[in-house]
Amino acid sequence: MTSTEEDYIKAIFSIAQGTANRMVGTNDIAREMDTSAASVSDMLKKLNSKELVIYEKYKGVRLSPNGTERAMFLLRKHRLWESFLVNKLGFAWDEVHDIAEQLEHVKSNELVNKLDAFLGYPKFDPHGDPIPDSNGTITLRNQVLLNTLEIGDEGTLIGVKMHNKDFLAHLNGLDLNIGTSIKVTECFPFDNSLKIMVNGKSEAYVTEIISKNIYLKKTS
Amino acid sequence: MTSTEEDYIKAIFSIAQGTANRMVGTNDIAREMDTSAASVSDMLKKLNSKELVIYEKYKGVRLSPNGTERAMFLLRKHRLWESFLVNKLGFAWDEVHDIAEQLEHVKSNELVNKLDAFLGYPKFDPHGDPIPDSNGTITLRNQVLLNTLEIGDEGTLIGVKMHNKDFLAHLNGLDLNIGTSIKVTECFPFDNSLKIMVNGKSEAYVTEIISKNIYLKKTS
DNA sequence: GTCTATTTTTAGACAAATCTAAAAATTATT
DNA sequence: AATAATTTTTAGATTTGTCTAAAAATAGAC
Ligand SMILES: [Mn+2]
Ligand SMILES: [Mn+2]
Ligand SMILES: [Mn+2]
Ligand SMILES: [Mn+2]
Repeated sequence: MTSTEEDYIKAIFSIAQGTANRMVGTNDIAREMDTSAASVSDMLKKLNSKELVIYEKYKGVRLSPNGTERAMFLLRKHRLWESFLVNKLGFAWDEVHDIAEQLEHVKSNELVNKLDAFLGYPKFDPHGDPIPDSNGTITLRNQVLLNTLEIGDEGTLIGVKMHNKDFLAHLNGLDLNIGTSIKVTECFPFDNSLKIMVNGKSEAYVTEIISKNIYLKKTS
Repeated sequence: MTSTEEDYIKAIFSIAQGTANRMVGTNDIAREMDTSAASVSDMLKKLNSKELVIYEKYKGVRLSPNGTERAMFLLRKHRLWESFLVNKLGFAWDEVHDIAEQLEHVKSNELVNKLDAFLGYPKFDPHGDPIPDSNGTITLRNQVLLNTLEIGDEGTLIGVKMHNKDFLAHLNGLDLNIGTSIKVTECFPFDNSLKIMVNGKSEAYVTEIISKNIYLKKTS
């Protein structure tokens, strides 16, 4: 598999996560990969012939078992590298995605497993996403979105749903990071914004777009 | 610069090291890169137009100042990654070249500098090759090839000239590694082989091809 | 110096990934 | 059901790096 094919497989997997039947459309992939629908059509034909996807013209595409396995392995690599960049090299969580996007394509199973061991077999990456182990299995957690909490509810920030740089940098500014404790102190139904207590110390206001993209582990 | 262009620049730099006027021939590059002379000709035209090399048809090619700078930066990245693989992940020195060959192409200056800091700003890689610092300057050492020593001379192994996997693995088998102390106890002029004392403990015989590719720092 | 051998370049083709523009199929609207 | 809007595919080019085969230039032998 080329790097490009790998990125397509990842995109299909990622988009499929949000659908019922795992079926993905050409335009969705084009949008996600920032390329033309024509290029996607070409690639889908190729991935189909390699049996990495099940693809029928005009109907849509989904990953084959083989393709899914590859996707999990790529997520494993991507997330292990992100963990390395943050935990060992001192990058911030909003700086690592593009670099991991390159590192994930380095070919060496030995490298992945040694990196995993070096990091102490982490189960979650710096954004709270689960890291598949060497068998491709992932650990699930009970997590709820911040916008589903009610006044008085408390929790610990354990992940984010949106991964874009601006969002993550904005959370930095609000002192909202993995491990931060959050208590909802007020709800404003008008615009669905919240007032929260951060780490029991400072107050902050978060808009709906924010609260819809923060995962918490409820503590009360 | 694409990864391919980068590898050409590295190859030209590497071959030029062994020449008087830094001038490199098309066939030498083709051999080093395991590709055809025709492909090399094409690429030289391209690198010339980008002013990374000075190239005259039929005459040969050499790196421009700009190209040399790029080559040093690539060596820096390659050698830092090799150091990481050996010192942090526990790879053996004969296992890291192909992986570093991929890692060196990851684009991020911040990554290189953070990796450098994480490793403690090493001056030499696992094969004893100097690592250019962030300014591109390298540390030189007094080193001599093992085959230039005479009976009774002693030294510490600080590097290798040949980098191929089989050679390095062979040295592993002889217990010859970076830091190993070596004393020449006998010379056989017939085939220029040597008998040596390794770490003051065990004896070993090394052929000329070996002794011509081991760098020592003389201790007496 | 001429002839030969070697090196190097060009010519022409190919595979991978991309693009734009146009055609075809599907879906939505009336 | 016919028409309009959207999605998706094809057609045809382009870029990058590669190849083989043939031509041109250089270097070596006599
Ligand atoms: Mn990627
Ligand atoms: Mn992540
Ligand atoms: Mn390389
Ligand atoms: Mn090295």
